[in-house]
Amino acid sequence: MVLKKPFAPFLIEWFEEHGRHLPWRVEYTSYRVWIAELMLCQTRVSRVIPRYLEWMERFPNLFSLTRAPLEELLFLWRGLGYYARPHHIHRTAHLLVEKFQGEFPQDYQTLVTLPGIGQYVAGAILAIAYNLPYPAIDGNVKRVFARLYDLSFPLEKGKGQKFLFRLVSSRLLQENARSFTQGLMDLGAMVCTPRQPNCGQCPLKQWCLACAQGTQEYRPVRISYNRRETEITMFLIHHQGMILIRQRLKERFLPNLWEIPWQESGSPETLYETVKEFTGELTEVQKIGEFSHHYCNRLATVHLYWGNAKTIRPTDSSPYRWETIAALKNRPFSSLHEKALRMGEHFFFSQFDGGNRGNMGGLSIMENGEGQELPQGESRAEGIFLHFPR
DNA sequence: CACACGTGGAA
DNA sequence: TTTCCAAGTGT
Repeated sequence: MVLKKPFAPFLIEWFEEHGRHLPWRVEYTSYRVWIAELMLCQTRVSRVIPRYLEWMERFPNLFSLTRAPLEELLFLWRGLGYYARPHHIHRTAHLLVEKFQGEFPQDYQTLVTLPGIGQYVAGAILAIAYNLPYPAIDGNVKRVFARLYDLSFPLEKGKGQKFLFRLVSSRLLQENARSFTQGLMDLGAMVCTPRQPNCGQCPLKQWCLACAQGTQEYRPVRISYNRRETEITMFLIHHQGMILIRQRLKERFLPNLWEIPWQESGSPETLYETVKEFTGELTEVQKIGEFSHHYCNRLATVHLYWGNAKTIRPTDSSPYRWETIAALKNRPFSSLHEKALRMGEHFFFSQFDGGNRGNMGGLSIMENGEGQELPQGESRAEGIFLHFPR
């Protein structure tokens, strides 16, 4: 059997010439690598880039994070999904400052004890930030190795995972783990892509068993996944330019994010039962729209209702708030709820000018709402159209 | 170990 | 349209 020379030097050379220029590759500090890796968990590079730049502007270092309230991290995280991540960042930031002299430990075992840092991120921090020879196995690395060695078993489960970890470890050099690791990722992202890999351009072609066998498209072996469908009912309850919102607890799903009242597969009536202590009778209850939203492995059909509250009750010492529509923009919502809010906002403003909000800037146009024209043929004796915040 | 956790873009 | 998925982690 012919032993091939190590491919690592060729990968590194390829990376240093063809690798992507990314914001987190400008300077390799542990802080910058850490934030990038957390943002990149299950999230595309193209989506992360602008959010990463924003983040670095607002939180340039560890100490800026520990001074900020969690809610501000959540706000910068809007729409990115997997909202446990900003929680983990916040907790880890405090742990680092309080117990680790404000710097990351440079050993794997300690790193993985920190919130949000698992096997992959720990490896990435060691390899990319500190240039130490540890494997960082993400989806790209998995795919590249599955093809290089034509691995015909799944790499997600424990056994395959362990095998892959040893395999990657055995191919690491002591030198330049940073370029080796990022080279694997860029190769996976740019050449050894999930579909139609560009093997003609691959610097590792002569090492690749799958390419030799023609099995690239079947590597790595994929695990099937199925999607459930679900119905969601949401309620936008309005009173004088304000909407009833509430903050979620620190739970598994959308922890600490704000939302409008909603529930799975309920009616507006049952939903109203849960919030009636904060609002009196509703008028003009109507369905104002429907949209679909997929999250995790679920496809949700969302039914959005609107109701005008004749009177409201205090929300003291509860997670509920009455908030002006303009001020909603300052709170962190998930995309699921942002969609509903956009639809509700559109409905609300379309009552005045057919949907063209122009440059009203929130509610300013309504300071003198009594003079507004009302749509023809509708009874608007009470409800939103005759009462506005001053 | 299996499953939950978000989202929006690509084919 | 539907399916798949993208620099995984926590429980």
